Amino acid sequence: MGLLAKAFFDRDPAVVARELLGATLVRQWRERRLRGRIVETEAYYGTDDPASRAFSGKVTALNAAMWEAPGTIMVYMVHANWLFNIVTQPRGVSSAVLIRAVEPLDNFDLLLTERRKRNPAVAARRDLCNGPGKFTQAFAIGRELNLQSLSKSTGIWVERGSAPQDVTESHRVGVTRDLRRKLRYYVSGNSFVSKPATVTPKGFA
DNA sequence: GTTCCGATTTTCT
DNA sequence: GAAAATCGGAACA
Repeated sequence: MGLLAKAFFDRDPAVVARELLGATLVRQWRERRLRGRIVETEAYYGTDDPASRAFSGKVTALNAAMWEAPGTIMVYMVHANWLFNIVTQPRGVSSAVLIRAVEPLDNFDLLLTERRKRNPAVAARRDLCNGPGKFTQAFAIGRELNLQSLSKSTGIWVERGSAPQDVTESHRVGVTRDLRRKLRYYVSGNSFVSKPATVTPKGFA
């Protein structure tokens, strides 16, 4: 119920990123159903966005998903971490939304177990999914989901949730060259966000 | 083959 | 806060 359909993602990535806040990400995995409230996202455009994997305009095995149909999953590795993105806009247009953090809603024991495979020191609930790589660890998301689409059959999808009271915009985190426009969105005051403070970019395009 | 890099995480001071 | 650790893919030779 309340499953976000293809049409939801067939829009500008900034709009999708903003409206994804408060939605519930659901992962069906080994007889368990993991849920997280999306609290932090970033929008990425295509060839005109220097922070985008599609910036070169060249299609490679790594970025091909970005031109796929809206609702397609794009997973790729940065600094030894898998990052989870949802493709936006029509097929043929490259853009996507990165899920940067979710607030765990249940199955905390399982999320903790998955996180501890990489970092045995993790203990606090707020450290389970407060970063794009931490979230994929906890939710057992890997490359096998790349080029799949959001749906119950692939074991990962998004359901409508409760819209946040207030949203903060900031520059995207960690990118070498950002756009002037602020394309990171997070739920104001939420303690499961990766970096509550405003982050200044290394450089502008 | 080798080198270099990054939309990060972790650990150390 | 700063620095090290991490690894798959691209680019070069």
